[in-house]
Amino acid sequence: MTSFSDDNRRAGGGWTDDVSRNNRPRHGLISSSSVGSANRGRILQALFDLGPTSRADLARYTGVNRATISGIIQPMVDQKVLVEGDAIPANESGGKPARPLWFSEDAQPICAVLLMHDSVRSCLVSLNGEISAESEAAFPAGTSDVRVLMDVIADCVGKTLASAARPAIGIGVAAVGMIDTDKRAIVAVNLAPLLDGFPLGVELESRFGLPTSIDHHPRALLVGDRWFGLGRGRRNFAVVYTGDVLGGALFLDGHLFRGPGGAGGELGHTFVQLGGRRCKCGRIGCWETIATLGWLREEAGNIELPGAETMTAAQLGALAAQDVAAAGQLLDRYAHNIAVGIANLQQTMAPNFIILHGDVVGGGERLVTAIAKHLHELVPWRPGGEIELALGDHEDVAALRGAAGLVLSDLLHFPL
Amino acid sequence: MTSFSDDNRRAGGGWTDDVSRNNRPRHGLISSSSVGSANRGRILQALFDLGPTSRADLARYTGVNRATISGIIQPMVDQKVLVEGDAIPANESGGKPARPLWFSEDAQPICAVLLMHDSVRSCLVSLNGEISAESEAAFPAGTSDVRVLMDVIADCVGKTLASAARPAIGIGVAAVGMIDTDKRAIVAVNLAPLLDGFPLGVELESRFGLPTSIDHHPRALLVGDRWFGLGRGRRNFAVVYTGDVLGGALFLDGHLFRGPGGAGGELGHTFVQLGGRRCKCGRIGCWETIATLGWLREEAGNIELPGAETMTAAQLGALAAQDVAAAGQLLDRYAHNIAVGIANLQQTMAPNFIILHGDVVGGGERLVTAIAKHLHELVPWRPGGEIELALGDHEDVAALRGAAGLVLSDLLHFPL
DNA sequence: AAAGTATGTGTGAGCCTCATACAAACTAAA
DNA sequence: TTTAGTTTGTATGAGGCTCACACATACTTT
Repeated sequence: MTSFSDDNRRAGGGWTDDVSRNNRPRHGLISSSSVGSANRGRILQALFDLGPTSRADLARYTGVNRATISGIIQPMVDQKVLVEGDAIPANESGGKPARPLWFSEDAQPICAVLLMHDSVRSCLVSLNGEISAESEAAFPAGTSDVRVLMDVIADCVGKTLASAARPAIGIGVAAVGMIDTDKRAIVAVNLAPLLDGFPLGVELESRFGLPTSIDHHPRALLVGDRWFGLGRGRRNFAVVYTGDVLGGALFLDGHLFRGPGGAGGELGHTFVQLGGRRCKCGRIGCWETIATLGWLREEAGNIELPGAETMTAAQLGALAAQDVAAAGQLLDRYAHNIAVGIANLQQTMAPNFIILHGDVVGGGERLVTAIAKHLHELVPWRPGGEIELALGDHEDVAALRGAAGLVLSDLLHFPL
Repeated sequence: MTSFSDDNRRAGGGWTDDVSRNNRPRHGLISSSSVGSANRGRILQALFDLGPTSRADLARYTGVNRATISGIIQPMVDQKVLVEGDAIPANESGGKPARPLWFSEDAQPICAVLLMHDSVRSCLVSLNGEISAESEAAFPAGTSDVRVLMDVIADCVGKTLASAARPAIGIGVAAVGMIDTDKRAIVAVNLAPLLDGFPLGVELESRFGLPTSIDHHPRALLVGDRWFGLGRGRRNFAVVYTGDVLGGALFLDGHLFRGPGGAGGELGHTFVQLGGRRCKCGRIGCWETIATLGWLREEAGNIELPGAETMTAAQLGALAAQDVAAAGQLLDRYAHNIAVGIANLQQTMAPNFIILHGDVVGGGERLVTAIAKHLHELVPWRPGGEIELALGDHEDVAALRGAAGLVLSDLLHFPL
């Protein structure tokens, strides 16, 4: 029943496979010394969530003594990671003005990498979420050697890193396909089988000597939204990505949910329509069959809309805005199909806040409103269970910030 | 964006509504003093998960120094919470024999309460999961005063507590309906609207002077399985309860998942069949419409099975065992319908291990096997993603142990 | 009988947070 | 202008916890 088996020790040892990436056993206790780094991480996360904040406010927010905050913050100020901003005058009740703390302009940036099946992009992301030193490269066609691809990636990353004024904190990779976050390897990429099983994270780490984090695209989007976007400061929310495929990720009770083997959040292949269409995965009635571009284009063709075979939510929205009745109806059906899966997600996990990414973003407020309307009809009301929808950032920015967020999460996410 | 609003403090204070039940702010840091009680809790949970275990093994399992374990354990032995068992002789490699630790027979029991819409049951649960001092009472019909019901409940609990050799650690309540675990109140009970909004937890706590925990039935089942049943020691699993209604609960990454407002795990009303049957909740195609006794009995009637209107999985299984072909087919369809929802759950959260409770248990191994077969067809294969199904304990035992588990969870579940 | 191995218990060091006191900076009222 | 009140941020000693190390104990093997 327990997850370890006998070895040379007496009553069952061999917990070696039961440790997380930081080489400490799960079930581990809290060591006095680890309290320090954990609290450092928590304070930095609080600061991130709140924006520029004084020591006193941080102390209140985190529920600790002001002196403790000072003790933790001061070394970071000395190391020029944080800087004190201009004093904020006291309000009418008087008192010494507060000095807000924020990340220094000179703080080290993060190197973000977006790995697609046929190309790679990289850039620097500042702790304010600003993007610079972008670089991009396409994979050569017809290669049969992974090392060629790896060289292309390393070249791209190298260019970006060379532009950094200060050495980067680490490298974060958002990748298409299936990712093993623990081994930091690619499990499988449908359109680029050459990369299957390639330990990209380890490879980058050894080439550049920087801590490297890697996760798949939807989860990176979520992490980006948590650190730099609309999910900032939240304890629960979800990300849904639609496009050619449908993916999702979950932030639950203040933690990124990965699930065993990183299998959590595979929303595209949940059933919503037994006896429905056949999915690319071979099964029938997956959500992905009714809420992705494939469905939209097929339906647009059926009603003979112009440009059906390259239809997007943006174009459909434009047609609908021109009072093409059929377009408006299709947009509403698309919205309904998307809402169905979100409703299931809400019933299961109650994230209460869902950030939409991908094609949907092109549909703008009209599409979101339509989805929200259907969603409110589909989800039974619960006390305190108001549901909000929002649109994410522009696609590439979100993904790159997400890759950067992976580094922050690994760095600060309480090593308990 | 952040969850607190301005008050008299300077840059936004008012985190008072943003604290969990133990009156510490979320986002809180770890205080040196809380490390002690947190580690105490973790060690006890490890001991629970492992069964009788020596100090040295606990030290290895939790990854800390043996001296630390001794320091934590010794006071508990002195207080007679734990006892040393007989020495386990060393194996061939020699060494001093280990003295396994376990909870003392004299350790305080937990008072478990199962609240149904028309009656209440209570009992004592030992730390070994043994049940004793059972008591039961029905609510009088036609009452319009909640206090009458409360008196019946208090009477029942009082009888159980009076039979305890040592004072109970606390009271755990598993209740039907919707529960607010933070306020420890009943939100709504369909069949007993008199109880709506009643702060049962607070009331019991003040009447008996014991810490009281309360949660709804499926989550209690899960907690019971985590402490005393098949979920023991696991970091991820789910519970699915089927009967007249369909409910579920989730244990994710080592934590019970409640979701905002306790709304997580409402699996019965996820959509699996757009355009399907109308559900009691008013919507169409809920999982509950095809995987509960209502569906089973209707279908059994359609094919004119004997005893259709009171059909259960147990009876259907018996008929199928007698080679009634139609019964075997219906059983398989029932299994398929149950598997569909589990497949969605697996896709979303990847618990990888699902414990079935309720009517399904009566269907025995044949039904589980059928469900498992469909499940493996419905869930795409993933590396390391083997899925297991299991049957829970007999219904009442599971619920009462679950109620007891709630107390343990609240007591030991790291106050971080 | 000696060497090897494993368990469990002292002891001092190191780290961390906490309570308390205090200086600094500002408001508001006398 | 003076005085009291309020808030920020720092210094200091106390207390709690884990850790590494040493040591006594108990058992196996050679």
